[in-house]
Amino acid sequence: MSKRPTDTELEILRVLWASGPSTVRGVHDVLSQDRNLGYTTVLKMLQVMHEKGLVVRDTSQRSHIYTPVESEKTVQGSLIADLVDRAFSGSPSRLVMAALSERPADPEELAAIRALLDDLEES
Amino acid sequence: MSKRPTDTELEILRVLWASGPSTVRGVHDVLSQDRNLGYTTVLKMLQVMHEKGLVVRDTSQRSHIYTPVESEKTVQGSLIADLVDRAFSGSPSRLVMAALSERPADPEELAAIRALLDDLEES
DNA sequence: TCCGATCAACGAAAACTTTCGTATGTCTGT
DNA sequence: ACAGACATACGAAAGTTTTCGTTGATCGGA
Repeated sequence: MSKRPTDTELEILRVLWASGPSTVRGVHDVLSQDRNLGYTTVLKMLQVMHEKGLVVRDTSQRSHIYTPVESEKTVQGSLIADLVDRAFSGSPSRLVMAALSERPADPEELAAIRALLDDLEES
Repeated sequence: MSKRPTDTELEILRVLWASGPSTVRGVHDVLSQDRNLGYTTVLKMLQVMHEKGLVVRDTSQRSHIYTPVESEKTVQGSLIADLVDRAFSGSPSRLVMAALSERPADPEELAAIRALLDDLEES
């Protein structure tokens, strides 16, 4: 099935999720704020991602418009599932506990997590 | 600094964590149960991992013995930190919530998570 | 002591990822 | 209509990861 996106692919997907469907230039503008990256590099990446089926594109205009195929939540879910498989023996709760120990979350976040736990226990 | 281990490197680390310090043959035996992998492939991987500083080795015997440099917990922590950065805008709690929603944990696990939350809130 | 099994080392091929230069076509304003 | 700006496509180089064949050394048993 679908492999997980590579590092740069994920970077680009994040721009698309945040900005909505975008042209190569749009993605490049955002990415260039943080790091040096040629325009054609982004173009090539998006072409590759299109071949892989990670994005679809509208070519009716001269500047093509790229849209992610999967939602952010979906990809986050598969990245987690992938990491759980590769590093946590398939146990999501072990990952959760490791993540909680890793960096202290502020009280507000902890409350949100508790609320989610309550939800999960009801069903 | 240190990049995250690649997929195969992580697979090998997991064997070392589970079995303790091992020879190439030991690692290969475990890995071959699940997938096809030549002996010299594992050897080469361990040599590369040694160059990268992921493992140390004892060469006093003919069969060298490899030991991970970092503990499983440490690597799990950096993998999580890495994923949080790359896919969750640096917010661990978002990853936690996504992980909890991903697969239903059984009640026992949920209780363990609650206990951990209690601990975190005390300090 | 000789043979087969086992080992580490090395090099290189294949696959994948990331990067960008160049070619070429199209649009816009003067 | 022309020039400059801007777009896609293509190919290829460089880096990384994964895989394994071959070579030569060493060990252990017949």
